[in-house]
Order: sequence, then C-alpha cells, then structure tokens
Amino acid sequence: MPETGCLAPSKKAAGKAAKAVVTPAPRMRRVRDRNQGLLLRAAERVFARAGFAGATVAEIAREAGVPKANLHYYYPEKRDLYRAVLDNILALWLGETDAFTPEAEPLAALEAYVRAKMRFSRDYPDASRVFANELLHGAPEIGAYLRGALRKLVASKAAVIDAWISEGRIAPLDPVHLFFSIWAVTQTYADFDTQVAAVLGVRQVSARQHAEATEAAVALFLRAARPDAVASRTTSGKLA
Amino acid sequence: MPETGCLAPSKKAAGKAAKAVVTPAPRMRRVRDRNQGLLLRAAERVFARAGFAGATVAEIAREAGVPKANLHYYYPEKRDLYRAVLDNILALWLGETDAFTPEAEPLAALEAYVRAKMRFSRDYPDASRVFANELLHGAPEIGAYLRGALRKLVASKAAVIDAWISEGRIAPLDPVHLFFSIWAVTQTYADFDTQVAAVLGVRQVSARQHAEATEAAVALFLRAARPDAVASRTTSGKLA
DNA sequence: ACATTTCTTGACTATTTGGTCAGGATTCAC
DNA sequence: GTGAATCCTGACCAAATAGTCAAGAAATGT
Repeated sequence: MPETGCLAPSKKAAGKAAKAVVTPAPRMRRVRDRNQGLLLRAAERVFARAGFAGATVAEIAREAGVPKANLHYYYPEKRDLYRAVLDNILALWLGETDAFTPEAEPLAALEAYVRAKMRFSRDYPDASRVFANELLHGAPEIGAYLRGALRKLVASKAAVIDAWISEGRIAPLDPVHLFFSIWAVTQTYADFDTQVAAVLGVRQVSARQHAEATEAAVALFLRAARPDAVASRTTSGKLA
Repeated sequence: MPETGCLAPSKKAAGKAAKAVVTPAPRMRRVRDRNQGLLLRAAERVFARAGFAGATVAEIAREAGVPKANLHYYYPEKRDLYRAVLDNILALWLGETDAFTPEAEPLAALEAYVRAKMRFSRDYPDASRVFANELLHGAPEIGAYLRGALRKLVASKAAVIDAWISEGRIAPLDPVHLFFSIWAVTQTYADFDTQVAAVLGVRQVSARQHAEATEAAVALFLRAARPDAVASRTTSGKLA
C-alpha cells in the first residue's frame, strides 16, 4: 500500500552525502513500511474530516501515535503526506470499470458499476471525502491526473457505451454525463453522509440504510438506462 | 440580502452602554448594509475556494476592499462571517420545491426542479461550494437546520411523491433518495466543476456545456421516473 | 451647531502551526 | 561485535493569522 513515490530523506535532508540514495536500499523496510502505513491511515482520517488546510500535522502525528518530528522524517512537508494519501486514493478510485466491455450486457455492467461505487462509498468514506475535498478546491494536486488518465478512461468507456446505444441495447443517455451522475450519486452517500443522516432522521446512516440507498441508486440508473422497449426492432439499429 | 442575524457590535463591544441595542436603529443603515454586502460577497468567494479553515480574514478583507480591522467591526469573529454566508446560502438552497404539490403533473414538477437546481449550480457556484464544504466536514454550523427545516421539507415532499407513486403517476422510486440523487447530480456541476472540465477536456465548462449537462440530467431523471407504461389501468385511470 | 452614535484603521498581541535540528537510540549487514 | 545506515524525538524557531485596541473620522438626530 505505501511506496507512494515520496522517498523519505528529501532533497534537503540528503544534502551532504548524496551517493546511493536512489533506491531506499532493500534493507530495513519493515520499520519504514509500518510507520508510513500508520501515518497514511491517520492522515486520511484527519484530512477527511478537516480538509488539507484544516488538518494539522500535529493532529495527524498524534492520531498515528508518533511524534511530530518523526512524521516529518518520513514526509518532510505536509503536502508530501497529502499527496501520498491522494495517490493511494486514486489507485482505488480508478478501478471498477472493467465491466464496460463491448461484449458485456449493458445493464448488467451498469448495475455492477453502480454497486461497486456504492460499496466504495461505504468502505472508504474517508478516501471519498479527501478526494471530494481536493476536487472542491480545484484539484490543485491531482488536476493532471484528471486531465490525463481519468479523461482517457472515460473516453474509452464512453465509446463502448455509445456503441451500445447505437445498437439499441441501452437508452441514449450521454455516456460522459452518465459517469458524472453515477459518481455524484454514489459519492454523495460518503461525502455528504451528514446530510443524508440528518434528512433520514438518524445520527449515523446504518448499514441497512446504505443498502437501501444502493438499491435506490441501482433502480434510478437501471430505469433510466433501460432501452425504449418499442423502437423499430429492425436488423441492426433502431430509430437512428 | 443582509440582515443575517448577526448584529454588528457583538456582546463584547456592547458591554458598557447596553440600552437600545436590540434593534440596530433605523438610522444609519446605508453604510452598514453596503459594507456587510461587500464582505458577504467577498467571503463567499474566498470560503468557496479555500474552505473555512483555508480562508483567511485578511484575504476576505482584501477582496472586499476594506481593512481587516473593519471586517472585525462588522463580524467580530471569522465564524460570524461564515455563519452569515451560510445563512444567505440556505435561504437560496431551500426554495424551488413549490412545484411538488399533489395536483401537479409529476414529471413536469420533477423536470422543473431538476432545471432549477441546475440553474442554481450555474448561477451560484460559490454558494454551492461553500455549502458542499460545510456538509463535507460534518455540517458543524448548519446541522440543526438539516435535521430541522430541511428534514421537514423533504418529508412533506416525499409524501406528495409517494401519493403520486400509489396513483401510478410516477415510477416507484424512493422519494427521499430521489432527492439525494437530484441534489448530488445537479451540485456536482458546481462543486466538482474542476473534474467535469477536466474530463470534458476544457479549461472551463462553457455555458453550452452546462446546458448539455442540464439536458442530460433532465433526461436521466425523467426516464427513471417515467411510470411503467403497462400497469393495471384500473379505476382511477391515470396517464391523462 | 453639537452631542451622540456609528464607523474606520494602523499598530499591536497571543497563539497556532509547519518545519528544523542535533544528538542519541535502533537496526542491520557482514 | 562493529560500523554504518536508518530511525527517533524533545526542543526550538520563524511565519502566519485571528482577534484587540484606542484614537480619530464620518454621519446623524434634534
């Protein structure tokens, strides 16, 4: 899970003897991994509930159970830690689109994706919130990723969906906006979980309520994506 | 627009001569209104792009064009200013549900609501973002509002929709989750506008693209909410 | 006019916070 | 063992920031 691209003794620290710092040496990896893991998990929690600006390194260190100075040993700057957290999250967030292949059954793929995203919002609410917060403030750290990998991914999946549409196997919904909608709806149950709980009249959204939310989301998208039953039922396409 | 419940010379300032402080006096209202307006608008912008913790009163004051000390004259604490901004936003956010009356045409009401919410995300993106940020961090300031007015509102509108459902005039979607979904989808175009722009491959979402997003959202919800044409077609024949 | 209230603002302060550092403790390869 | 890399950490520091204050400048009612 670690190995986030941020080597520990940063440029500054490695000022004097810069010989074999390239690889952190295959030696003592246990301690580093352990502490980085602790710090990453603590940081995710704290960033999730306070945002980047609102989080303090002291609090993260306390939550991780290590002295602040030790945190700075692994992550020289607050931003390094934040980046590491985001990198972890992106890896998770990107997945789950495998179902969208030309041969797949469109509605089944859609349902699987919605369910996967709902599961994500249940299992990794902190990750979702950190991600949301980053987007909300203009994605200063992951903008390049959004314009790169994510954009490419969406474009390729949109092509698949467009093909399904022209075959009449799914309703003619704009695929890109469909993705935006799915992300929005599923993440709302993590990011704005406070609002959901408040409107539902509970302190915390229960597992059961989350399951109901999942069914509601699935129903919404499946109903919307259901191809118009009528159509012209000709050979290839339909009402083009 | 001002008159946000936060009178200027707070408890502290009004320590000595506390006689007729109840009403700010109908006198000099011009200056106060003007400056509070400037500050509120500046604060909304700054809070929108930096969040509560990330925003600095100095920046808000600069953006409003007044000295920092003058800001503190009207809003003794940063939180007072934040509350005032939120109060303004809530008033806006609450509206637009008038269309949901028992007599209304369900799909028309739904469409009107979605369009209104999309318009909101276009016209008040900063308000939307401040609101989103507040929710994201657990709604420390407006939690009571969510559990009170908002919850009641949703409950009453959900009852209307449930009635529509039992009359077969709209698809059997959970009304409360329908609201969550509509809010999620429409606000995503304000709150996560960075992501939308990135995936669309543009720097800024254009007016035209926002219009397309609106049509996509309307299509999504109308298709999902369309009652199943078949049904039982009994006594109170609906589909008029 | 003039007393009174409201407003304005530069200068100041207390606190928080990210980050540094030097010296010591561990750990590991050999 | 032992030497070298790695790790640990209390004590510090400089910068940023929310909030104060007191003295004076407008504005206002009568």
